[in-house]
Amino acid sequence: MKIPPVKGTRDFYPPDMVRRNWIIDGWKKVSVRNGFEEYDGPIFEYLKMFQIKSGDEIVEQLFSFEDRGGRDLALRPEITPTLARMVNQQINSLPKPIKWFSVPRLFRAERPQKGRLREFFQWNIDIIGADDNVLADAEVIFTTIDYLQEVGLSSKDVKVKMSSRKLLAAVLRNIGIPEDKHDALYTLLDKKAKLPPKTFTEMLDKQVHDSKQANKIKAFMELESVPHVEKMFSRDNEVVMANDELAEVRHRLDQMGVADYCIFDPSIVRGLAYYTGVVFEVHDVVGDLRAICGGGRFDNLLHDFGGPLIPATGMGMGDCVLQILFEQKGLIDKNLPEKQLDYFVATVDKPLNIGMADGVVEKTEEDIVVQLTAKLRLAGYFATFSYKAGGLSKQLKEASDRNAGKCIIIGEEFKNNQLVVKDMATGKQELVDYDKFLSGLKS
RNA sequence: GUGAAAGUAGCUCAGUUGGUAAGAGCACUGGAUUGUGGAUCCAGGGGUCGCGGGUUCGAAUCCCGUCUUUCACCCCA
Repeated sequence: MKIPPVKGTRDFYPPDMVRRNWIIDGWKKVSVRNGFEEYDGPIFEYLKMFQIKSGDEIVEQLFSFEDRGGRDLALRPEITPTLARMVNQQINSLPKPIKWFSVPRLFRAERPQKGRLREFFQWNIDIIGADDNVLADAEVIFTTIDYLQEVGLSSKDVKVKMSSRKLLAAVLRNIGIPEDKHDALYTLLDKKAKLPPKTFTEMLDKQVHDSKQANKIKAFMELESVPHVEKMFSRDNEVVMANDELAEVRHRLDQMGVADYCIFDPSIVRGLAYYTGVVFEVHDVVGDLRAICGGGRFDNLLHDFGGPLIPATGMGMGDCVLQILFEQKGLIDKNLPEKQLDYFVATVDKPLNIGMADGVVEKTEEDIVVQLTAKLRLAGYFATFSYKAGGLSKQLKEASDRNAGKCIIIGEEFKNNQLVVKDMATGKQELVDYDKFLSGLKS
């Protein structure tokens, strides 16, 4: 019986694995050089844990099961709750700020579509308990950009679109929208970029009946820079303060030299209610893909998980959309590390009797090949030989296919204790004394 | 959960109105080449045409169901 792979999962054959590792290694390298330490948690947790942050409707979107002791468990759809739990458990002994990163394998029981699968990897970086919120937000965004730059995505390819939940809330309050309508509005405003302008206007009018108010919201959503906000709402202290904060983050990013990646975009809202300050997403400039990553400030998170009120900010980037973008830009194959075989040990495949004249010791060429390959490996080289029966011609072809640097040929010369060492790039070959070759390996 | 399109070899695909159409290229294996690689030529293996049912003398082809994939919606942590 043939069993197909499960919907929304991926098989990683060796070439796919090379790509996956390239992405993940890049995430890790950039995290470390930006001062983040790696952590991880279990791949399943209590179902309850995922409901705290995201509510009951989330249960439908995740893989859950009951263990034999009747516990309701779920495969993790995100790692932030685990982070909150782990940090809360040791909150008093951890030096602040806590700068941690992780590359968890996550699971969501959604219907797969472009850039969304049921199993994927997501890079997470978080800064918890920093005294300077503005600097922490800037550092999270900088680290994100550092990675994008590292893999060859310039500010012409991708943009970090930033806004602020605090600012948006203050603006809505200033316009006179009652607090209980904010969450529903966030959901709509978050969709602005996706909807045709006419549809957006219609939907906005449905939620905000006063056309003056609706027009003000629309005017705010159209603003292209932070100074414009100040002009429009200069008398509202809350708006001004939230706006200043966003401007300070921009100023820091400017100092860090990555301002050309960043633009103010009031239509960046983020779906969930738990963001409390700066929010951002990275989008490709062409704009036909969903967000490459999303992040922002969530100062209530640890408190919601039974810990103290302590500021936090972070970012999550999945591997699915990223990989599509890399393919569009042709970035992966260009950057993959070349697989390099140091030595391929070949034989002429003739029986070769070596040893004392009286024939007490007898070795075949194959014995020499296996012994020499093992010696090379023990000395730290990437060495191999052929399993196939075939002439030298076949073996050289195999060495060439495997991108070998050098090929060692065991043949008649071995009777004089000599190897043929062939440089595969130049095609030149030389006779080398076996013992000298071996002693040369150790230096 | 809703809607649309698609499924033929490991991959990309062709297959005429339903009538010897089970096919090509790439990949893989072997040979030309018994001591010299990337090329070329030749040959070979590999498919219940996603699966099940129906219509028909006859189905890869038409109908129904189902599974899977892709895309969009819902949602997006």
